[in-house]
Amino acid sequence: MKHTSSLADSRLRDIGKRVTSQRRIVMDILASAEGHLDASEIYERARQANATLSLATVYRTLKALCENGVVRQLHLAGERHHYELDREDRHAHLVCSVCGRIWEVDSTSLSRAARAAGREFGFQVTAARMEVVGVCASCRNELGQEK
Amino acid sequence: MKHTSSLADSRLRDIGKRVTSQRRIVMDILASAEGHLDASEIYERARQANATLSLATVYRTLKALCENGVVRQLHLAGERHHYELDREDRHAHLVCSVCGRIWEVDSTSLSRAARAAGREFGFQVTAARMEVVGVCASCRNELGQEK
DNA sequence: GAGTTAGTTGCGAATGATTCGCATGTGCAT
DNA sequence: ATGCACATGCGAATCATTCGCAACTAACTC
Repeated sequence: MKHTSSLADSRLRDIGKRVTSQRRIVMDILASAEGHLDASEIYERARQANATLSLATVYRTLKALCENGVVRQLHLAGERHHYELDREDRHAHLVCSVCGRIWEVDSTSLSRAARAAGREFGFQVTAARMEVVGVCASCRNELGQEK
Repeated sequence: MKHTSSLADSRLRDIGKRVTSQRRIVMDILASAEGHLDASEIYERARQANATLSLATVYRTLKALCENGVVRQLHLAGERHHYELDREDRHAHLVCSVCGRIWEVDSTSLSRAARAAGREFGFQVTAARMEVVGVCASCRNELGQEK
């Protein structure tokens, strides 16, 4: 069971971290997830690859990756943080306040707005996130039927 | 020391909540703060008006106000939630990743982007927030001097 | 390839924000 | 004025996240 470890390995070396199986596992999980995951989701998946990997290691790995810009920590609605690989594309999150599902949206207008807002305030923008909360189409249908 | 309680009172009655001095205090604090506050900031200010008001009451009040759309809970960077009166204007937050200060920015483009993104996904948008992270002008100056 | 060592891990305990349980207190409808 | 459902205060409980420390191991040196 070989990993796509060359990617993870070089990223780790780039940021001056040792390559460990635990870190590879966490990075592979983030790389193969389409969206963002929270720490316990990452932990559960990681346990499938290594039954003794600890939650603390998940947190420590995420922290190290965040500090080095490899991973981004998201502050969406809810109690827990979410994490995603920093793919350098700026996108927005659409959060349905009924079912809680989250969509990712590429947003060129977000990027533009971010830069404009930053310039106006003498801000050197390094990241931008937009969270749009509302009711998704399917929930609106269900709500409509109830009435 | 009269409060501007008529506003708070009617808001509370509107959402079917009893008017208590504790709730008035919390709402007045939110109304007079220009930006957003976290729970402990609200708690500290509230204690100045009522020394026995409890932190649990602050949280319960904020929760009730959030559930009724009077207050908005923000998920900015950092561990704690922030709260602000829902003034129905859509604005963005500029977060300096060096000093941690936060600015609010009126953003008509944000509003436009949110609506557009929502429409594209059949989303009925109820709230939009944008968080722009970067380095503020004064921190950039200081960093520049160090080099 | 074995030795050394600083960086990592696992575990459980600690922390910090937020919530809950319950006995007591108090708006407000009657 | 009276009753009772809703609110509050307090401390205990919960949940995510972090820390302390002893055991482990990646990676540098010979």
